[in-house]
Amino acid sequence: MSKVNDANNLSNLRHSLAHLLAAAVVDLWPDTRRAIGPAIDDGFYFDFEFSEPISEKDLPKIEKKMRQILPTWDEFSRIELSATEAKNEHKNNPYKLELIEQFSDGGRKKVTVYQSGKYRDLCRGGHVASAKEIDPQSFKLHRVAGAYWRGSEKNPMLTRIYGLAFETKKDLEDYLALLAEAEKRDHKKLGPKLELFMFHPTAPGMPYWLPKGVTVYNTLIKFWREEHRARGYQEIVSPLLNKKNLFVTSGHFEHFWQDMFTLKVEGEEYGLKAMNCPNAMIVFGSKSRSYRDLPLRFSDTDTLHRNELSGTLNGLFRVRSFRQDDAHIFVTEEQIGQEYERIFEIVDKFYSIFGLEYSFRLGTRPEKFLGDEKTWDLAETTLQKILKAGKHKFVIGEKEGAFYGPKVDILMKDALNREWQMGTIQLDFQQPKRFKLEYIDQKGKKQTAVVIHRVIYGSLERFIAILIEHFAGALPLWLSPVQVAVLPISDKFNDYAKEVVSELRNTNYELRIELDERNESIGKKIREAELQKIPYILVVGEKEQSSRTISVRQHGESKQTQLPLPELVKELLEKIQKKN
RNA sequence: GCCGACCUAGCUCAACGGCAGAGCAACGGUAUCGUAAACCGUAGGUUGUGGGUUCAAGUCCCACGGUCGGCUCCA
Repeated sequence: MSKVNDANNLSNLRHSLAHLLAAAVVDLWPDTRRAIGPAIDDGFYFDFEFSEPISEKDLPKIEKKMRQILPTWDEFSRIELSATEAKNEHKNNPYKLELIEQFSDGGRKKVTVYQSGKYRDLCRGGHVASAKEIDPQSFKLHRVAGAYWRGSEKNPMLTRIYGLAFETKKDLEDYLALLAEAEKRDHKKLGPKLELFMFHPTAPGMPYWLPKGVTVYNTLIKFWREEHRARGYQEIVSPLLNKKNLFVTSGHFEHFWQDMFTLKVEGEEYGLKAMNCPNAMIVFGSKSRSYRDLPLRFSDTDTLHRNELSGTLNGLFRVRSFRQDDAHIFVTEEQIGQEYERIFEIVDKFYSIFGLEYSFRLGTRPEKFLGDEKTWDLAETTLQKILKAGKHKFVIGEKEGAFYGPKVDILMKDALNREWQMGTIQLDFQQPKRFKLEYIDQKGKKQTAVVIHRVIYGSLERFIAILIEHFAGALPLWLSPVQVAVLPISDKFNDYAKEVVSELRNTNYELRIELDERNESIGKKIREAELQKIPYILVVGEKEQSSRTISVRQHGESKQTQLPLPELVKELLEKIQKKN
């Protein structure tokens, strides 16, 4: 059987279970209104409007009812109804009425309902041939959540019940084990444990970076600076507070002001920096620019604050204060394609170093946008052409563009397989017009510049979160906050250990070393160094002191090798150089 | 913000509505040790905050805060 069919089978199974869930819910709470219930990645869900609130405590009861109903079901029979007949069946259900109206094309076409046992529901199909195929132990209800009808916050919030479902009981158990495993990689747990960062209730969503975390943070920025300086980027630093009128000019006032931290000083309204672009525009416009200056690449990593809704905060994935590895590139229209290629090359370099998997998404014109549709269409086709010419695979994210222009997003997955937007490369014809950003062309005429907004990491915060989960906290040597731990076997060898440390420091390279001089057993020191995920553990005692060597143990390996210090130093420096 | 869950010592967790406890970490001491936890002792708490019910609240109820899983939004 082909993979596609397997996937369809699983999806049919999940969709069938969604019907079963609805049947159980209606049986237990007859006046519940049903909305929709599709199959998803790891199971299914169904949205309901309950007359009384339910909670996760009710799930076992519903699950039990599902298992009671299941044996009474066999095939899912398809029945065609006219729109009027279907509407009659769902008189008191505004959600179904809306769907019938839509599916019947305003009453012109018939709709289908599917019946299994005593339960029937409006549905376009996609079920198992017989409910007898369903293993009653292969599914599990696991969560209750609110979800807006048709995904719009203007609509009422329904109650969504999520279920996990697989072909067999074993597949379900394996998946649950996978979730438990993912929990161990969770950066929200590992970060504070490894003393990288922490949060405090006085600053929700705003991380405190601890010394070790700052090392990782700065190492990433250092690498970023080197790579960008070499490619002609020039770094700027700009104010964190600007008067409201800056954001009125940029268009952010209209689209973003309610998400910004704002304050009033001497009767004047200020906004705390939530994005870098307006100030980059100001710097570009601060003197007259020639076509010879383009592409002009300004980079910056100033701290940004966004007053995100409390319910959206999520560890380092979604924070209220963060830094982007930002740059604004001012180009002529002809230079757009070439500059995008240069950016894709950077993306490739950065992401391949970490061995991270990513995908591209082209975000098109959103509902709220600046400028005219013609310019937007031009920008969107330009991006499509560039992506296709560079043979970059991408999906289209309808209406996912920035309000000032379409964008190419880099997406990555966390330990729980949730997708996050990381880097983004945005094409902007609007802000240059609003800021009147011009350059003088070959003929001495004024032309409006085009701006490319781009980040590679995305935000340092989110990127570090992904790294922690990707490496389960054991960061590659070049990024590790502590690269080498030196552990004397007893305090008789502290002096030799200090000698080793000072020789390592003498390598003319900034090795990050920790000496553990505590009066603890060597077993305990090793255990703690392993838990801190330090890549290199050096043990020194009688043997090493007399032979002027060290014993090396690498993180996660119990194997040890005894060798002279210079050999180790060579290995370390090579690895760091290669960013292994 | 909305729906749901959770919050006990620095960490991981216990405690039927009836005297707030253990292990690890910290601190003091003993042991000077060979690759993932030596031993003995000391200290550590307004049970997230504020109300309420009760003879009695960590436990029940309400509000607020924070966190997590979703929805919407977003780097």
